Amino acid sequence: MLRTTTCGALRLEHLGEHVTLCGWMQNSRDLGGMTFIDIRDRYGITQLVFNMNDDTDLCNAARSMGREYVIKVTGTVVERSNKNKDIPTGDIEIKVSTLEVLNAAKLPPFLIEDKTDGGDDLRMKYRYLDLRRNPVRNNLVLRHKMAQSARRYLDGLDFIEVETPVLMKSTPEGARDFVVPSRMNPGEFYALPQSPQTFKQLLMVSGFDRYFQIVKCFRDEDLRADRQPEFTQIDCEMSFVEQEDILNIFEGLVRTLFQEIKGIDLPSVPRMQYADAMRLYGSDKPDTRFEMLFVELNEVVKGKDFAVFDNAELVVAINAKGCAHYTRKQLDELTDFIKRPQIGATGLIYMRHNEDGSLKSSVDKFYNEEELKKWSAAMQTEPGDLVLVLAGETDKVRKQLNELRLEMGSRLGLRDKDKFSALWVLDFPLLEWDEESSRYHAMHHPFTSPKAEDIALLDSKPGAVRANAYDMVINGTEIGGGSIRIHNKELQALMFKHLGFSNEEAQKQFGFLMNAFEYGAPPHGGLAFGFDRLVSIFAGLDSIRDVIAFPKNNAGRDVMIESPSAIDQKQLDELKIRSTV
RNA sequence: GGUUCGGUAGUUCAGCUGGUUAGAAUGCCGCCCUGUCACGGCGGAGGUCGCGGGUUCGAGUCCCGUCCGGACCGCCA
Repeated sequence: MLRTTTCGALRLEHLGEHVTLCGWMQNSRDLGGMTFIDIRDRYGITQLVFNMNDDTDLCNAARSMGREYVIKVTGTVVERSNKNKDIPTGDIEIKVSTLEVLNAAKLPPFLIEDKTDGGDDLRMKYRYLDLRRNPVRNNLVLRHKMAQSARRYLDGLDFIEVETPVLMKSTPEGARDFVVPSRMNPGEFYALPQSPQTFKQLLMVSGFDRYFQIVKCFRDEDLRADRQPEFTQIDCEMSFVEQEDILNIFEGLVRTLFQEIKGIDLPSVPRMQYADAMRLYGSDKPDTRFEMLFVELNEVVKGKDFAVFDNAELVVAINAKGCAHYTRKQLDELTDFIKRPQIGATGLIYMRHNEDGSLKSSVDKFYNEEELKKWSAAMQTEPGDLVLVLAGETDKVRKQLNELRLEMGSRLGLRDKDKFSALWVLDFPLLEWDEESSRYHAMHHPFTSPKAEDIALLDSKPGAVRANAYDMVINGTEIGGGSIRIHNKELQALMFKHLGFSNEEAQKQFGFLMNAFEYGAPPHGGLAFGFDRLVSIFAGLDSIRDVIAFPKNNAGRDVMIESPSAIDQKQLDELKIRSTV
């Protein structure tokens, strides 16, 4: 070892010890007769002191070093005359006797400090420098601790971590696959897994009973702050269980993580039907840190000759508590917000419940005080409240009001990053109509089992069939989801039929799974957590990039290593691939 | 595929209705300074205003195109 101790370890109790430290030069303060240098490693910062009177050459050598030089120093631990209460090593310093520059460094393009001056772009290009900074490194430490805690919890419950292939088979359902050409099988391709879904079900057939894996998954879709082309799941599957068992065990996982990592005693996770989530929040991943529930007003407002409401399939509103004082300008801002093309509402109607008890709406022409009292009663307003109303097609207007509710939650400071509210959303629809291909496709995935009592509806009302599927939502982010699977060949074949697969297609794509189910498949189910999102929520961050060591940008590019990149013609030839670009 | 915001010194930004030599902070370099820790003081260097075209007597500023980055919609079982 080049060092005897780290830069974060020394305290007053080590006074007089002869130590050797290695690290990066953080900063220097040259006072003329003496020079102070802060040396940094991942464990902390220690102050070095050099004095002209003691050793002029050594002091000059120290003064000549630049930021981020990698150095090795030997010296004695001494007590500071002026202590620094802000850092753990602030009571001591090292009186240096020898100084060795292990490696000089170019001046970094941004400051390696907690509050850096670097922009996102530059920090991504020099990610290895950004990772030297405490806030970024701490995110990865947090990630490590959460992964270890999850492993301990699952291992303690007899889950077995099994690695599944990264080179697998392309399947038509779901997201676009990343594809890998096979040199040994010209014209054929592997696909990178969107999740280890089929393999974990095969492991259940194999009798593994309780499986988990912290595993990379790949989806070739457009990216967002919370979506990377490669991301990590805590992937789990269990045999001989019912939905209730899975909910309990993985609620336990999340509560254990909160307890061990953040010292937070998360209450038992409430449950909500998908249909209720849509009706009360307009979202299948409601942010339950705050109330502001939807109230449907069709009964209250229709039939008063106001065409916007009379012609609407749904009139729905939220009560923004204490916002009656909003100015015309603020209301216009909200109107502009919901009219943005991304949200697409046509207009916003409001009613103020003034402090003096009077009611004033933007549609007084159609609704007198008497009628507005009915609004007030339905919305349970109090003096000072503001009711915001949207009208339109049910699905669209719910989605729009969801955006408005979240915006109001943010404006009112109700979305505190240090507050955590988890929720199970249950009984998702089995199928979802896809306009593009004019057919139903599986909302979760094609192996999700329908609720037994709904199977009869498969032929008559496919869209109404509910699935044994569940999502866990924390603070309005979907952090995990799963289902009880189909373990019976006939039911699986029926599903494929409803998804528009011919027998041949189903056999070709999923034959391996359907065949396996003929050899004694146990009833099974599972779920997967989005690990990056979970870590980012624990870290209080909006973007998962900050909890990934080497993330990609929103065009899927790694601006540090400059990938993806063109490959040699020779490589293409070997793979029998011709580019059309 | 679409919407939107941004690109000016190493870095983070300001730069108004177009107008003389493009500023600030920080970093960097030099000198001074023996208890600093956001050290301090004095001085200095540092710019293809992303790129291309256009309008104009005149463009960092206005228009068009393009490249790069951020956020979002579509998409993401």
